[in-house]
Amino acid sequence: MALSLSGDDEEYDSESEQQRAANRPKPKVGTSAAIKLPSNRSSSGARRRRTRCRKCEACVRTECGECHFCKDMKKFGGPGRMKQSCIMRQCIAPVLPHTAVCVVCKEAGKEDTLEEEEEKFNFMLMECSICNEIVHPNCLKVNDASGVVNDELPNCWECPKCNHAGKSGKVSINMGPGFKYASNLPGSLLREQKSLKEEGDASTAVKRRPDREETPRKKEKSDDPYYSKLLHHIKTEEEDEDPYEEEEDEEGRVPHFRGGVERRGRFGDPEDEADERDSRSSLLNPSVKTPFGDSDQSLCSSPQAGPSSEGGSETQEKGPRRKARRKRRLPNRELSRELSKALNQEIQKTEDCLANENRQPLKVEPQTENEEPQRLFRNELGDQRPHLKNKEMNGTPWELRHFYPSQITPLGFNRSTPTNRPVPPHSPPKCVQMERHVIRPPPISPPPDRLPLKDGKSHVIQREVWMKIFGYLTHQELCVCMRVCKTWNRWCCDKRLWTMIDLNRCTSITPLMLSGIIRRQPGSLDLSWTNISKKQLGWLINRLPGLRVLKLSGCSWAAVSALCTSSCPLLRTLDVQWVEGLKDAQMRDLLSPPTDNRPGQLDNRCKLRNVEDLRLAGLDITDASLRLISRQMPSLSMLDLSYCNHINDQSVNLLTAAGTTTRDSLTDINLSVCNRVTDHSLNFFKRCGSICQIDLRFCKQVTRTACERFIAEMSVSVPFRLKEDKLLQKAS
DNA sequence: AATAACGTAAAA
DNA sequence: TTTTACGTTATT
Repeated sequence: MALSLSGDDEEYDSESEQQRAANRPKPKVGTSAAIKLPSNRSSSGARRRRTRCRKCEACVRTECGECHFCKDMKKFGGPGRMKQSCIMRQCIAPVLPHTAVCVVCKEAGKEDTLEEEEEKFNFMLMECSICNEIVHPNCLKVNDASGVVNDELPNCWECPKCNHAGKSGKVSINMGPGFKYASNLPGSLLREQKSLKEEGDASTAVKRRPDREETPRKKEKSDDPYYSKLLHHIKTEEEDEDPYEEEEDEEGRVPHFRGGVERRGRFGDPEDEADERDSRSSLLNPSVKTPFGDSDQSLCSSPQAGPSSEGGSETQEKGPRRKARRKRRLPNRELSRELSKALNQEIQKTEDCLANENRQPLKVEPQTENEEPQRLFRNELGDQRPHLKNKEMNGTPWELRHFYPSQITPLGFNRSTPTNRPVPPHSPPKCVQMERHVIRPPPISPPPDRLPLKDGKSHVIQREVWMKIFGYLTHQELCVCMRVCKTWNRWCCDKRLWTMIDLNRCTSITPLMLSGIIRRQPGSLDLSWTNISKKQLGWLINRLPGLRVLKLSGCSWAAVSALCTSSCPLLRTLDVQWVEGLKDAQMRDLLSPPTDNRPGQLDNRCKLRNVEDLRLAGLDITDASLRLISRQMPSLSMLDLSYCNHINDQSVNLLTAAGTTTRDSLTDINLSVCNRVTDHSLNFFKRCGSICQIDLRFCKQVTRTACERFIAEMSVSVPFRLKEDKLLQKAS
């Protein structure tokens, strides 16, 4: 009775597999794993498997049904052999299981029983990323509990023992706690990382020597004596208000956010521009923002959810860790820093180059001696002159070279525990190794409520008050603030401050920028006229579940096609004007439902079905696309077809035909410079129930007389006026 | 090196 | 108990 008849086996479609499942005398080499001690773990216990937090944006998402792992699942018609979670649902902050207990007292986490934030830390379970022991810090009886808390993973630290012993996380190069071995991911990312390895090595190696002279102090820091001095410094001075804190690095390097084109108003009152109304509405009305019921999350500063509060897993609540010295001691920091520095120098060059062209560079003083000056922030408003496109400034596809360096993957640091502290300047492989495993966006624990001061007290002003102040700053200024101290760094990353990120015309989208974007979780993202690659875009979209506005004008179809495979159901505004190579066939790919839906797949609808504002200016699309649009986008309200030379009266007819949803949903249509559109189109618009604006400016075949006639005829029911020549607007 | 498969921990 | 999916090992 047999094992072989067990329900599971019938699912295996190949006989040989059934066979093996039945007899299972084990394949060959040592078998599975989790419970077993890997042979290389000499001194420590088995690591506790982590489990999803159930709260983060990823956890609350539903399976996409489209990814590699979903397709494997039985529920989606697959064989179920891979047993991996949906790519869209990779937990951001995996927690210790409920059953985890303190190795000393054998009890679970007890932080819930405490009021005092400071005390909570001592009673929560902490897992050491080196020895894997799980303890209550309070049970350690070590006076100077100098564990090093890892902010990026709940309940994770380097315990005082390991920390003091100076242990390097050598056992866990591949296995930081809670991190899934991403090697199961089908390829692309890993492949990019490979190129990073190759190219990155070269570039860092090349750059390093000059750097040594230019920034000797920085170099020092990677040497052991300095490092331990720094460590000591941090430990004795309490807390993290050290501008030198390594955490800042990442942000010091994300000045590319042009951000402040406009000055933003304070919270809840952003003076956004008209086309940013989506971000505004989501800010004002967070409950609308996502279908996940995450209103508190969207208000919460951290882009990702905090850790679970269930069981012993509560960690990152309200910075109770002040007592425990915290400092990220992350492996390969120096390396990453080097890499990123090299990277940024390249970028700098590129941008300086461009600066001479048409923009005013705004240099910002370096905040620390090891930082290069911040790069320019560009303040020009985004016009859309294609000639500014500068896709390959230095002839190198950055996105391929550096797709995934360490900075983009802070989790990578955790995934592999801190390794040999003084990283030899010429051993980047470890860095690369780590990166292989990173697949999640960086989790950000809730930031402290007040600014800790050196005397151990807190600044009187609460975070929320600071936030109001930050609300008046431009993105550029925020980037500067982020370099002040760790706490400000956190605060300034609050997604309320970054509802709209504008990288329009940024010539090179670097991994650092991607990482910065993810951390800020913008509702609106402008990547127009950038050289973003398909993989970058896909990666980004998958990690921006709350994205409502996406601007990709002037990008290549190669990049934009990432939208075909990524699902962004919340997207309200899509701008793909002037996208090279975007024609009817591509439009079809963009709008059609996922091609290989399995039986049982629920979502058969258009991936962009919720788009309300679609900008297609300058595309060579014809009626075929419009037919699709009128069928697939029931909420379409604003449609920009300006400069579309193939659009004609028949196209308008299609959009406004009986039975289409666009007929009633359209409020605003732009047909300016569509030379095939004639007076006749105006008749079609009469049947649109909600139409408020029709832009026919510069349409050679549209006459003013016809516009006036339209107004006269409509005046019976809806008063219209001519705002400009051939620009019809509903008189309100 | 990349990907598939697997055993079984953890949760439901 | 069943389901999910982590973290490893096996295979390509």
